[in-house]
Amino acid sequence: MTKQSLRLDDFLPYRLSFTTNLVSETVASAYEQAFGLRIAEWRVIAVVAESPQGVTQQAIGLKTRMDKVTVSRAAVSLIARALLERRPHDADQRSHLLTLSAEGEALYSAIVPKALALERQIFSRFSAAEIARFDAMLRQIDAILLEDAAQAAPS
Amino acid sequence: MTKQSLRLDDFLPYRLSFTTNLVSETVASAYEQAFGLRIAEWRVIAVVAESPQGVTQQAIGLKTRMDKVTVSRAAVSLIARALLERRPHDADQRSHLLTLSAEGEALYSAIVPKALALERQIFSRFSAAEIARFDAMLRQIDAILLEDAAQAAPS
DNA sequence: CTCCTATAGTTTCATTTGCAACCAGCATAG
DNA sequence: CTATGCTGGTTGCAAATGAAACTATAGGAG
Repeated sequence: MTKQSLRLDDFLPYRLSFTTNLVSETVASAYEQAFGLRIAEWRVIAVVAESPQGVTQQAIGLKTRMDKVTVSRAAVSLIARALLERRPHDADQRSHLLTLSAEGEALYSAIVPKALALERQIFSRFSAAEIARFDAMLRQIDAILLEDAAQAAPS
Repeated sequence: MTKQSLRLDDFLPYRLSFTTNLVSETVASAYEQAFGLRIAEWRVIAVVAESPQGVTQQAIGLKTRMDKVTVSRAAVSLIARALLERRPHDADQRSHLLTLSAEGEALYSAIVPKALALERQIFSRFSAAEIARFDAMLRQIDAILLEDAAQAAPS
């Protein structure tokens, strides 16, 4: 049997993690500096902004795969800063619907162009087609892993 | 001015982070279960394995961008498990050279095929060419971000 | 030599994270 | 209606993380 070799550098899960850490550091520090937001907070804002009629925390957690504790804490902090509002959820008193306040909307509008600019900068060397291909691969990897997980725990 | 929109789902830094988390969870739990290793420990082993003549912790940190505290703790734990050995570094008494012990080598040989199998599984749907392209893009992103960082702090 | 500054690695401590227990409110079975 | 188990969200706690202080050695400059 031939000795198998593995350069950490060429090991894709490592490469992925390495690059993502770099990207995340960049993005996190940009949001932090410019808007005083952590990544989790920014994500909550983004998801809420996409659902003007309101979302529950549970839905946010499901969509982003963030821990419900993380979502809860982000929500608390955003509500304290009056960026987010909680409306009662008629159908279920345990839960609330989160919506952006006027300030929240304003902040969101201010972030979006910066976020898009940052994205463009990071991916500046690639064509739209390359980016689309990259994105598609990420989604397929998700699909593979989520399928496997579903099979592993067939509920 | 047209209202800019941003679906979190289509925001690449988010996609990247999402997928990487999924991959990292999978990989981390595989290593943990099969070998009782954390990611940082596995990385240290992998880097040391690539340098049979020994590496310093500093070099490991530089290469993997792991915090020196993380590297230190991983090293301590691996030495305690007799997977790693420290040899004096003749040129510099502050520092040591880390090498794999016989057990460390054995463990490494056991991990490599599993790691490669896991990698193949995660990327099963892609051709070699697609994977190469993906890897190349990750490296280019690194290059962009590391250049920017270097410019920002021209030391 | 003897300072002085810089670096390798460890330790300390404060912060962040996430699991698990918990506290409602819901929903179904009897 | 009421017992029983389930789910949304919060709280408590224990583990992981990383910045900053610290220790020991290096490597000049005078």
